[in-house]
Amino acid sequence: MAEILERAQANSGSFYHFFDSKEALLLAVLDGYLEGLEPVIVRPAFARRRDPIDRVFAILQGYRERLVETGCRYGCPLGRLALEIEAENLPAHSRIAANFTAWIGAVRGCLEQARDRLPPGLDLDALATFVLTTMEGGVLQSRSSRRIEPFDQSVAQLRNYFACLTGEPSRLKKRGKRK
Amino acid sequence: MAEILERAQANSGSFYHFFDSKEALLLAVLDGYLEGLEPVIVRPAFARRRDPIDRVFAILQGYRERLVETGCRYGCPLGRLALEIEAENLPAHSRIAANFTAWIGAVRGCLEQARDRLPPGLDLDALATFVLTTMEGGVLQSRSSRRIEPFDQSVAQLRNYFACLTGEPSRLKKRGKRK
DNA sequence: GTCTATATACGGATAGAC
DNA sequence: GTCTATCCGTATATAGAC
Repeated sequence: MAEILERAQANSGSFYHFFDSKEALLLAVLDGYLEGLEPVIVRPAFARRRDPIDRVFAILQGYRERLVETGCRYGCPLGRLALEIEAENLPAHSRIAANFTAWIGAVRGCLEQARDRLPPGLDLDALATFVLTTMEGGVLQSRSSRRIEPFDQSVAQLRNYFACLTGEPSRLKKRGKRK
Repeated sequence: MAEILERAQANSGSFYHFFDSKEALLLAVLDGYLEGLEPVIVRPAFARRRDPIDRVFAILQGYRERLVETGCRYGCPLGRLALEIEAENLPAHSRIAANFTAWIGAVRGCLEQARDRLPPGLDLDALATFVLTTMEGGVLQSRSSRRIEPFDQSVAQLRNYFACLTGEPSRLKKRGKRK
């Protein structure tokens, strides 16, 4: 709170004119993240690549850049809150879950576009969820070790999985070369 | 702190006889987790399965049980701390990273035993890291949504990846059937 | 709508007797 | 080693003038 008021150059009296409580601000922030998903996360990534599977990895690349820019101090705010907020706080958790659902939905859209290159029975929801899992788990590990390797290794394995699924000649080298 | 003192039936004076600060306790706890890794996480899982790859998934199964037991309120304490503790707290983060390294080492040991079933050039460290990524990312999502599905879907995709790697007939059904 | 001032409570930590 | 008592800073929130 102190930092927010400082950055806003406002006093606590002003803050409580607009928000009922600190809790209420948190919920508003979580709603804001949902609005920001498309313009901040998805659109810039999609602008870089046209191929739907490449777009999935372009989203992950965005998080990689956040890690690199911050010397691996970055932690996805939604991931942080998912683990930090007490489990009993349902309003917050349901908004976090809504953000994840939307994120997964964007990835799932890509996978549907690439459906003909993927095995017919594959569960696209599960695969899209797995992409988010890879991002969150990779960021978490890179943050704790201050090294980009855990994130890169995780994404490389996911990439290799996609290669297996699409029947590409999979890249099984010790160090997967960048395209 | 209040909860710790309450549970220990001790007073703050007693606490500060044994620990210099709340910080010092955190570091001791993180060292304790490292000691607990083998007896609490690894050994029970290995006792269930003999096949090295099955053992990897038995470890993940252990986390699944924690989720189910708590109605998906569980959050891996190390994962929570990795994202919650300020990045500047290096003593804490280096201990968290040490825990992750040891966890990955246990999985890596299994992968080495299964080396002949895996593609020759495969980076076993990267794959072991990816297993941890899957666990952490899956737990994180299941906690936020209070549903086991994100965890199960992630593990199912990882299982499918292993099937691809070992050349098993991969299970690409919408709902991967339980063994 | 924003300001100053302040209530209230809690957190981490300490003092010193026993 | 443990107890009671307490300090001190900070955090969230409120009151009421302007």
